Amino acid sequence: MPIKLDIHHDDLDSRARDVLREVIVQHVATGEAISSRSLAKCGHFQLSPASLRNVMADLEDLGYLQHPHTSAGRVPTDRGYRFFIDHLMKSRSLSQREREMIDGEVGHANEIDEVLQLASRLLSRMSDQVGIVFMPTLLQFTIRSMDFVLIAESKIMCVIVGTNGVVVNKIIDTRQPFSRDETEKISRFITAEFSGMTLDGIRRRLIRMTEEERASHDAVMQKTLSLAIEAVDDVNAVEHELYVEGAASILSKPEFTDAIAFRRTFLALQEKEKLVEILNSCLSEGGLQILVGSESDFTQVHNFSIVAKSYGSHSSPLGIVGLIGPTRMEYARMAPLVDYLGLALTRKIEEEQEHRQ
Amino acid sequence: MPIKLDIHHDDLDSRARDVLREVIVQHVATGEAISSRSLAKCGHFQLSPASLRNVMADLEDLGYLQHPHTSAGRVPTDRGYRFFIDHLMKSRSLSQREREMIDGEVGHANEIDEVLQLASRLLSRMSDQVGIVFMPTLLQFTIRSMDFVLIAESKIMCVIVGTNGVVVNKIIDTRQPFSRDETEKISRFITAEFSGMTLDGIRRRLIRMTEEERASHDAVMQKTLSLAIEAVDDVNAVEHELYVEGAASILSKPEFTDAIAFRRTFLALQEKEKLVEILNSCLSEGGLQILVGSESDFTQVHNFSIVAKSYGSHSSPLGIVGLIGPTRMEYARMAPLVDYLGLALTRKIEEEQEHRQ
DNA sequence: GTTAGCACTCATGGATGGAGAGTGCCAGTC
DNA sequence: GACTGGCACTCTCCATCCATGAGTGCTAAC
Repeated sequence: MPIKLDIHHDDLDSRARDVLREVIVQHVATGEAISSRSLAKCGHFQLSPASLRNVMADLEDLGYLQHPHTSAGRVPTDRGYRFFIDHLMKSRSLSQREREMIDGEVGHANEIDEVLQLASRLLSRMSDQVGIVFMPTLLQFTIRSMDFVLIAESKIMCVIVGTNGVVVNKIIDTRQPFSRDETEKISRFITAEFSGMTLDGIRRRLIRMTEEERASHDAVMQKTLSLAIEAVDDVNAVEHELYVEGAASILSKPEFTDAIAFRRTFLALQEKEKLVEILNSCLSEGGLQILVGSESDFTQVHNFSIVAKSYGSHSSPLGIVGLIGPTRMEYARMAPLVDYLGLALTRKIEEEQEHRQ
Repeated sequence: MPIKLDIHHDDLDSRARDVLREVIVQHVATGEAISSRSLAKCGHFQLSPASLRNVMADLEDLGYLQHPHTSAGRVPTDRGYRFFIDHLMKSRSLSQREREMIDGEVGHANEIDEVLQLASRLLSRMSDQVGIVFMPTLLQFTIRSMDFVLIAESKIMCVIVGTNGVVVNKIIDTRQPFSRDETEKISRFITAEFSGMTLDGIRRRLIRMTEEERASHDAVMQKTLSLAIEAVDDVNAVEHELYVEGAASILSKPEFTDAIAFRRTFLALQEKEKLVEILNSCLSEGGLQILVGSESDFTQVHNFSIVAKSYGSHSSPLGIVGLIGPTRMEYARMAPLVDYLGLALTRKIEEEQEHRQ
């Protein structure tokens, strides 16, 4: 086993790297196992199939390639992909058109939910994979205003605007009647009193105030406080927003034409908890991340990869945008795509923030 | 061919009807083609397989049954199902538990979107088919209030409450700045001026008023009117709400384990326009409707049925609730399920209406 | 270090044939 | 005349077999 030591990374000399790269590129393009012959034919190597077989055998020993069966070519392992992504991949930057497409779509929407939904659809369309956009609970965000709109005598919509531009609304079933005058006064009072605080902080302060008021018999104040508490709790009850778009796209991938494989992955996509868990862990990492195959356990069968990037301010990201597709995907194209979309979302949110000064 | 004439319906004597019913029941239960032997074995008939074969041959001549190939049993045709639904089916009424489940779930939600989404999910879960809930454009509904909430200096959320309890909201990008005082005044003015009218009527009147105001230079009024027009237009731009839930459930139906059949139906479900078209035509019919196979053209391959019912007031229904599944479904169970859910939704909406008096 | 050659393995796809299910029809029975 | 047993016929399904071809691993020679 003729292995040269390489200065930069573990145990692959430059020829082995070239072979690994070519195997992955070809396999991603065709979906087939790659034979020594088809490598020889590609022209990048001045070697006979027999020599390439030796190199491939070494790569297999090192765990970068594998053999479906004796008379088949080689296929990259997760480890092979990992090495490719870390050391061999040349990201293909986005075309002007693709950039404009993203900027246009993201700039277009108004409400944050709408932006996120559009983003996930766009991502799915542009990548032909499953697009996901995730935004966890709002607990940590500071608010700018909190308004109450009378829907019916004892039904009120609460509209909360975050300093980051997020707008959420929730309808509350108050058991006591309110008038329009009251809701207007409450809106002004609450907004004046609590803007700039986090929902969590507001909640704590509201509870303290309620206790203090208990002695006094200011009915209006008690009504106000209980309404506000209910609103904050209701909003917090929404743990996260999760948009998963383009599940149908995995139908066209040859690895999932088999009905049961397809069924399994489809159900995994419905199983949001697992997804949320994975995305949450991505969130704490930050930056662009690629999880290959078994590195995430999205399904029992580890033939999926996730490309994800956080958006929102770098120090405290707002959420995650990313895509899920078969391990055999074009990472060199997917990575910049997800990266740019993350940036676009971040920019959009910063703009919103400025708008509200 | 011994066919007795029957007083009630076309050309089926009571024995032929019994056979047709039993074929459908067995076929729905098993998914297999039904042989004369398995009919004889079921015990409802005091006949030999040979005699049943004669009856089945007659039913085939009349187009109620068909033969996949010579040595297979018989399978109902769309026409067979149609006859079954119209004349032979004994609807199995819902259990107490099922009713409570529906009432509980529907009663639980607050906002109309939430109710509709919950309903479609529930329907999908209870039927193990694809649940759909559809609500067309709001143009024709009368409104009760219209409020404007300041989101940012030049961003306003408009909250419209219909007399039927529907609440919609939309964020508007006004190009001019507004203050909180202004939005409160505008809310009061618009609500006072327009409550009880349809969105369509409001729009017309707003335009008339704008023209009248053009001469005068009442800047406040002009601002108010242009904001209101924008709001109405934005809300109307949303043509309909459509909830399709449980697409994965068709995965478990044996007729769609085949990957391409599945792919086709899945894409058809994504193709919302066709669905909207079908549902809109259901809406104009009203009441409980069952479309068998080729009676709707949901996919090119006509092996789907739709069970649908309108909800909302009988004279002017609000939308459609229904399910889509393989033609081979338990109509006797699906029909009452959809029917009851339609009633529950109607009741829910009427309650809301009363609430707002 | 490289390569040609060769034996070996294994998946794939078409052909074959038997088993089983079900029908259609005929002739016989009540 | 309605019903039924019997039988020939058809067609699917499944397992088996075999030829084919792709690709490898190894060895020996360059």
